[in-house]
Amino acid sequence: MFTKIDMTSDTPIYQQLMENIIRGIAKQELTPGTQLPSVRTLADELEVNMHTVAKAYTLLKDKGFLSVHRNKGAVVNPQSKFAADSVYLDDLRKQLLVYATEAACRGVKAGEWISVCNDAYEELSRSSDFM
Amino acid sequence: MFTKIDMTSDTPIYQQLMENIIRGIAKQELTPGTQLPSVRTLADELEVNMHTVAKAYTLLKDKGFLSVHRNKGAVVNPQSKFAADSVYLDDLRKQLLVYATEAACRGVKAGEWISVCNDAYEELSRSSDFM
DNA sequence: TATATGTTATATATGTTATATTACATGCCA
DNA sequence: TGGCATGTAATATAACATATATAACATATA
Repeated sequence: MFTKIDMTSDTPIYQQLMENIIRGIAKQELTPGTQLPSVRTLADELEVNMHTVAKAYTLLKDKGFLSVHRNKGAVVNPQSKFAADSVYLDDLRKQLLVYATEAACRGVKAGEWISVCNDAYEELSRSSDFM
Repeated sequence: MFTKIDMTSDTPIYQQLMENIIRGIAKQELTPGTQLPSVRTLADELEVNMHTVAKAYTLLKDKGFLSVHRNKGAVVNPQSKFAADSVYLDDLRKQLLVYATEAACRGVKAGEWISVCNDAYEELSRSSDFM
């Protein structure tokens, strides 16, 4: 169900897991109402600790992507729960500024920057039915 | 000379320092040949440890931004030393994909994504003589 | 030679990440 | 009701990252 975890990566396991689930939602492989495996089940499947999965679920709940219920597990929220707002967009812009700065510093002009950003966005839809 | 370090930030000091120096180069406040303060001097100025500054300098050296000489300190490289290559651009696109995925997931359409990316790039030039 | 510099090494402290184990609270269902 | 699966919480341990402190070493330059 989920892409594998790269145990050799610098990126923490719980973050990789978050990214995988967000990608699943973006690709509409995980639709609102979809029930995710329990923390114990997914932990067994991925061969990681229960708390590592629980941490990812909790953070995704805080971000609005999931609702977590005792005895029912984690469920994907309707998009209205995590639709982009101005706070998110401001934060996103601030993150991107760090990358834009280094890119400009390395001689990447505005057009090429936009081209790379465009490629990144379009890479989502490749090999999936998203959008 | 350098913007202050936010000691309460989640971002490690050495990373903030790297971002500050890269921003300085991007804004052409730090031009090729510019000599940076010695690790001990800058550490005193910022009230951080010598090794924290040394780590930032070493990583910036590895990225091609600085040359570090015994007895002469750190010097800003000519842009040819850190001009964007395909390896860098591939890595950048991979990083941006993570942000693009979450944005799309939150309902940000291609046009709005590009708009935010554009804003981030343009924010560089504001309040500076860059470009 | 004396000095300033980057570099290396060691030790300590704190926070993060991850695992392991145990226990508790809750809702479901046979 | 009683059992079960679930999320949650607490504690302990280990490894690693971050940051500081101190000291010593190597080297280029005045």
